[in-house]
Amino acid sequence: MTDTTSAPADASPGLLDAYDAGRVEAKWRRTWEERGDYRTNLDSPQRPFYNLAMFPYPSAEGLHVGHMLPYSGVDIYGRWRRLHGDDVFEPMGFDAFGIHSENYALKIGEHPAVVMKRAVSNFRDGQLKMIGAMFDWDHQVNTADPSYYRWTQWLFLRFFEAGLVEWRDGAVLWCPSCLTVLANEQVEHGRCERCDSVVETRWLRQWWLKITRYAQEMLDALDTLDWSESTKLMQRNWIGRREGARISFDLEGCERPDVAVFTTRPDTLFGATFVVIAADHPQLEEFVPAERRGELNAWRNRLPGPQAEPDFSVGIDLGSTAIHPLTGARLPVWSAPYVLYDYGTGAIMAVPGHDERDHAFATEHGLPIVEVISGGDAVATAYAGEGTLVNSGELDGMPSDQARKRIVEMLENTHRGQATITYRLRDWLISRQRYWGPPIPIIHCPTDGQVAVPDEDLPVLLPELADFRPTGTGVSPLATVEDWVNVTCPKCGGPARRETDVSDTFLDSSWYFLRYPSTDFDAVAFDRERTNRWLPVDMYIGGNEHAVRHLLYSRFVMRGLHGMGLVNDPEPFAKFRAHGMIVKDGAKMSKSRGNVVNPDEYIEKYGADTFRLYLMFLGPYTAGGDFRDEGIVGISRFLQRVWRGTQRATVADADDDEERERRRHRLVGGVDADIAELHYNTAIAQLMEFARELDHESAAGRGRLVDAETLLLCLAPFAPHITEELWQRTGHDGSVHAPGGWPEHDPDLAARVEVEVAVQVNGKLRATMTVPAGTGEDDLRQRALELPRIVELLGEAEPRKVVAVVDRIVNVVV
RNA sequence: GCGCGGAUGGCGGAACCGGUAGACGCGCGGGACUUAGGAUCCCGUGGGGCAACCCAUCCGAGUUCGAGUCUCGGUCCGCGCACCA
Repeated sequence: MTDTTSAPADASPGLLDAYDAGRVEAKWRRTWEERGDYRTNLDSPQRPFYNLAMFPYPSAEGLHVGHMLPYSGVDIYGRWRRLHGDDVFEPMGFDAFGIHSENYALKIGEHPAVVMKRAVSNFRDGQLKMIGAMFDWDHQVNTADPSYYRWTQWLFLRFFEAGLVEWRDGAVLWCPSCLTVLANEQVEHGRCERCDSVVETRWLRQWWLKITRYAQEMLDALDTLDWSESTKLMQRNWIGRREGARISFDLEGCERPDVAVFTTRPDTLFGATFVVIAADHPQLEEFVPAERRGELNAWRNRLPGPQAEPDFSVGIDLGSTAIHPLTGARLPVWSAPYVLYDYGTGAIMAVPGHDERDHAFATEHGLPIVEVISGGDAVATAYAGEGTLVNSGELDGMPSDQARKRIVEMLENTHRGQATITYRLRDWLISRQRYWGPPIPIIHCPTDGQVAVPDEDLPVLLPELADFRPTGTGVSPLATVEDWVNVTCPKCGGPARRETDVSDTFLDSSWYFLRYPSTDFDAVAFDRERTNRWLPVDMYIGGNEHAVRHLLYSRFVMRGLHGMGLVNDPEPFAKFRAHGMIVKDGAKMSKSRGNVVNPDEYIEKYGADTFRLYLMFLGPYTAGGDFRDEGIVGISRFLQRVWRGTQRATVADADDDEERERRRHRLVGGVDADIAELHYNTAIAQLMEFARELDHESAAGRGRLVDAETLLLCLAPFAPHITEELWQRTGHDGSVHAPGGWPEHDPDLAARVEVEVAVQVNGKLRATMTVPAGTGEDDLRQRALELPRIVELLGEAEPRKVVAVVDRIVNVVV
């Protein structure tokens, strides 16, 4: 610390040197690295504990304090587990492939490989190593390194072989600015989540991973996971299981004989007044009379892309007729973009009386609106609630929830429909028409179709390309590299062409936790024994912005591998907690907003320990908060107290007294419980109280050595350097971070002997009294009523009731 | 619109199962040491009142001996989803 050269006013003359964070921290970081303290024995751990932080994607902007909060919190948890005797594996790596990295490279006009190399070394050596985390750098990964993406490609091929990959045409979401297709998860309100451009629809043949196959399994397994409830809820909503019915309508006047619709409200079937087919339905032509196909296609070609706000004025009467399965009524068949092709069956029965969208559409186009559930004004506004059936023939008067089942039965008996389940989740589109990613390892052969690149030919190296700009034509810039594209088919040896798309960045990060323990294996993606020993991850901490993408994709990949028998566990992360986000002036930190706070200057000025503690003390770890540095001096004072208090403690352990012992056990138990729940802010508050008392006692020559030792051990996860230095200075040989060193604590010994009990009269606090802990209710009542203050207040009045709660309160009611 | 959270001193935040609201820290006030200090240390600090006491956890009801905590109804803020039938 550069600005605290003067000794404390009450220091024993000339004994203590000032706390110099810079010197202490550099010394211990060097020592730990030289000794290899944090290299994990991956092959023969007694109690393996995989402690994982979401890895960053390197950028030239460097890490800001918004990154340091999660990493500090992860490291505290890991160091705490280590002190409890676990063999903690805490790796770190870099998500260096992807559009974000490529876009930045484009912006500054350098090749992404060059930019990333520089950014990674700055992240790692300039920043991550400075915070004193116990990252095991022997096992780092970099998703853009051939030694990593070779296995990303290998993984793709395993899914390909297992039938979990499809190459198919589809209406895809296209970003006109990023010039690539996007996954469903990357589009928000019809806009690209990265650049905010309005997304367009394109028809392209693309690679999809069949994540929907696991929708139900992933939904069910959520109950077995120890994850933040908010995260689980988001996944549940994203998977979006809906129970309903599939109902078949016969068609007249077109090639197609019938159409199936999906509805969650079969009870409203009698209110269906028309049928709507999705405008992007690939076989839409089959729903119109043959002579109207030209008209239909002309209409379809004029349709806009997906809209943020649905436009119910857009729609076309197809001219064919649907027959109501129960009433035989003849309903018009329409097509409109407000009906989605890739949800349900791509067609709906429109019930304008009980669905707002159908109501809006019916109103726009003058279609009939019928009320079939009483309870609201169906004709005027659409009533979506429950009620009693009306205008529903024999079912009139039946409650809607019963009718739901009854109508499905009726349909099942006549084979016109059945109960069914639909999910909101879509398959994962992984093709990207960009440069900076792993080439999809497929060869297109005119005779053999889509052929996997043989494993022994992996990696399919990303060719070095001077002009890597996206083309916007629906193909990747890789297509221009003729001598790379043209190959011979591995099956027939004839001429063939490579797939030129690269895969989505989220595929890179969907399995990186599998690679960390096995980075020293060149011949396999992940060693079986290592994997089964270390997976699933014991504690995973990251941002909730990845709740439905990274976390869902990773679960899918793991489940796929599990299905192939390649891993033992179907889930990647046994425990997940979302950390809070640090904002600045109410907004997320970003260079464009100009509100980025660089941690480097704080680390340089105050030291990493102070900075870590300060971030953790700002507020609850899982809540985050607004970054202001006004309070950092409080942490600085706290560490100086620790510096003095522990070094001046001289009283031997043999002279320990019972009250101090109780205080110590309370500290250990309290900090232990707080860290377990990630309540770092309150753990630090307890440490501050303890340090202040020790400092005072030490200044008076009564500081206990055992107190100093306990304080250092409990503080060690938070402030690894200063505690290590003080551990040595207070006469210890090994490291304060040695596995299993956490002080034992006995809840009985932590219990208070005397407690202060509040005495209320009619619920108002009027006095307190100190009594032995555990004093019984009757005893409490008697003591309270004898208190002079209470006697005075009661006067002549006779208490109607006296409530007593042991160790807490007495309430006298008059 | 639907679904989740949240609202506590000047500020960040504590408060286990309903039991002394405001731990810890910042800031502020006073003092000590100082040539000086924005360094460090000590004491005080929700508001009002001389005091007894009164008022205080977004607002309004309710349950209870007792409510920041539970119930109902609002207001505001944040997050997720939003044509998903």
